[in-house]
Order: sequence, then structure tokens, then C-alpha cells
Amino acid sequence: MGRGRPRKTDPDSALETSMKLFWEKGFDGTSMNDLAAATGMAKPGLYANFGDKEALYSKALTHYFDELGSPLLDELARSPGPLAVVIRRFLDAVTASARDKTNPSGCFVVNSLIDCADRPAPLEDLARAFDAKRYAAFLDRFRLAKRQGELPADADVGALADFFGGQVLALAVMGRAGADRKSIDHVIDMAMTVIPTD
Amino acid sequence: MGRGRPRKTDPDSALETSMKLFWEKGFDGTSMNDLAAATGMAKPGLYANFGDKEALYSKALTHYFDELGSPLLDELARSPGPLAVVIRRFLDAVTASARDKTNPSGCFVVNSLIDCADRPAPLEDLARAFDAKRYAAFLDRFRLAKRQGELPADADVGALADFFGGQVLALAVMGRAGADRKSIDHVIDMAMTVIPTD
DNA sequence: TCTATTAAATACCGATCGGTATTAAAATAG
DNA sequence: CTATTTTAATACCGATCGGTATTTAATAGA
Repeated sequence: MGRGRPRKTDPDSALETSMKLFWEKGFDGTSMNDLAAATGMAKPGLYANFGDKEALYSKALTHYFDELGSPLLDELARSPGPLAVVIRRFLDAVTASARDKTNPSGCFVVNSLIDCADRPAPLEDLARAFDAKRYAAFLDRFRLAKRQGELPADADVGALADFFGGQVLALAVMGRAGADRKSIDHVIDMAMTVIPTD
Repeated sequence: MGRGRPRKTDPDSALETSMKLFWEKGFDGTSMNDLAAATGMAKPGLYANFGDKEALYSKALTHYFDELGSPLLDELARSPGPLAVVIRRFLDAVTASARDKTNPSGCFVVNSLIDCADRPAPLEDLARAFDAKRYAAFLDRFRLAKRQGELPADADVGALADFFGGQVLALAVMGRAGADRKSIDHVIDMAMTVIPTD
């Protein structure tokens, strides 16, 4: 099929590696030389496959969301189990991801919210868009719970979504900062008490 | 008193300006040339007064904590008013600071927790130390409340301190990310409901 | 006024930055 | 075997990086 010289590095693998490097070291902390060395794809290959540094970061962040964020959000928004179980499972999954030693610590989206707050505007917008999707998933799930009578009719689902969206930010930062599991569990346990019961 | 040529830029003012620049743009996002231009102190002056870039960042972060963090924490830990009032006042103050348009957005300490997670170890340690002081202030205040009977005897003050420490992280990120006031108030309002009543 | 002292200002260092032009290698199609 | 295509690999670009050596300006004390 392909005619020319075979690629040494699969672009998907290079994107995965780039994602981890940006996630760990941030936009300014990661150089194109770093990326070339880590991915095994020389710089001209990176530019040919992904565009400039900003485009690569954007693709890396999108890849993160598609691979690690979106599946969790889909399960959160759609899982039919008892509300408290679904919420806690999601927060536990966020914690596990933020503390996972086989990946960079924290959450790449949350890191980007901080890191890209004065960066090229498209990067900031992208991070905020992914952040908004988390809020939307919580909102969907709380609305579902209300329809199903798991929440009182007067429960403020928007406020609950804001609150739990905030808890994810807290867990992500704590994971990044190396907080121990017990401290994080305290946050989750107390946050769960906010969910109103009939 | 001073014998030589008078200084053009007061080192305290240069430190204040450096703090704001690091706070806004992070460690890697701020160059020594940027700092020289913003402070009005030429690069050799910066190195003579503060040491290298890492030392300047360290002094800038410490300055931030001394000026903006420590006073709030002292009031939190020592204020005698009703517990709920003191906690809410503190969270409101954090929110106001994180959203203050006359300063960079967010909290410099929280930004550093994210930004310095793989940086020269001393910077990461410093950010964590300031983070721990916030936890300690909450702990002090909840212990005081317990002694004074404002909290039930079986209240878990450590868990409460972890939880509210986490809320500050959430508020700081939300402020940095440009969240609107209403969303942040939702987080605060719901977090307040976690405080047990007698 | 002369000297010592302090700091500003400029110029400069090698290294690295993001990004690209150029060349060499490896495959297929004829 | 040759020509073409696709990629790798190297070298290179001007700009900027963190950091410093050197020179010049401005003060106080003698």
C-alpha cells in the first residue's frame, strides 16, 4: 500500500507520548526537542503530522479527553445505578486517575485550566470546553436522578453540578500535589453528604 | 547613608512585580527578560538582589504567602466569631482574591502546586508547605470550634480540614478559569452544609 | 576635587527555543 | 534497474533563554 519509506514511529503513538509529556510538564515546560526525543519522531515529522506546538498541544489535550475523560463522563451521565453509587464511583475513578503512577499525576484538563490561562486563547478555550463537559455530565446525571425520584423535587441540580464539578478540581489538584489517599477520601466522603436525600 | 549610586528600583517593589508576573504566567512562562522589563530593574540587578530564577520564584511565592495568604489564614484560625460565619468569610475572601481583576487570577500557591510538580524540588516543596499551612489553619479553627461546643464531640476535625482545604483548591482553579460568581457561590453554599451542627 | 562605593546599563556568553530547508534512506511501481 | 514517492535524519535559521563580565553613571566621604 504505502509507497515510500515506512514510518518509524506511529503518529498515534507519538500523540500518546506527547500527551503524557505535556500533561507532566505543561506547555512551556515541554520543548519540541523533548517531544522529538520522547516520541522517537524527529521534529520535522512532528510538524508534518501535527502542525506547530500549539496544534500539537491541542491535539494532545483532545486525545486525553477522548481517551480518559469522555468514557468516565459517559458512564457518569448515563449509568443507571443508585445516584450515590454512581457519583462516588466517578469521584473514585478521578482520584485513581489523578494518582495513577503509570501516568503523569493530576488531570491534564485541570492542569491546562491553570497553565493556559494566559496562553494562546484557543488552548484556554479548549480546556474550558472540556471542563464544561464535566459540568454537563453531572447536570445530566442529577436531572436523571430527579426524574427518577432519587432527588427531592426542589433539589438545585445546577448547584449540585457546580459543586461536584468543583470537587473534581480539588481532587485533581490534590492528586497532582501528592496528597495521600486518606485526605482525598475525606474530601469525597464529606462531599457525598451534600447530596440531598428524599 | 548609602554611599553609591541610588537605586532606581526598590527591591521590594521589584519582588512585588515579579510575584505578579510569576503568578500570572508560571515559572517557565516568565523569562528573566520579562521580569527585568516589568520591574524596571535590569537583569544584573535581579541576580544581585534575589539570586537566580529559582531563588526569585521562591522569594516571590513566599512574598505572596506572607502578604495575601498568611493574613487570611491567621484570621481563619483565630477569629472567635461563629464557626459558620468565619468559614464562609474565609471562602469568600479566597474567592474575591482569586477573581480580583487588579491581580492575576487564581491563587499563586495553587498554581504552583500544579506548575512546580516536576520542577526543581525546592519549589514544589515550598508550594506544598504553604498548602499545608492552609490545612493547619482549618484544623486549628475546627478544633477551637469543638472545644467551644460549636461542633459535636464526635466531629472529625481532620476530615473537615481536608475537605475545606480541598474547597479552596476548587475555588482557586475556578477563579483562574474565569468561572462566574454564581457557580462559585454554589460551591461555597453546598460546602457550608457539610459542617455538622450540634 | 579626588576617591571609594554602589548600582545602572550595555553587551555579551553558550545553550536552547520554535520552526524549516536540505539531504539521505527505504520502500513500491514500472 | 530505474524512477518515484514517502519518510527519516541532519543541519541549520534567527530569536530568545538563563546568566554574567564590563563599562558607565551617580552618590557620599575625604
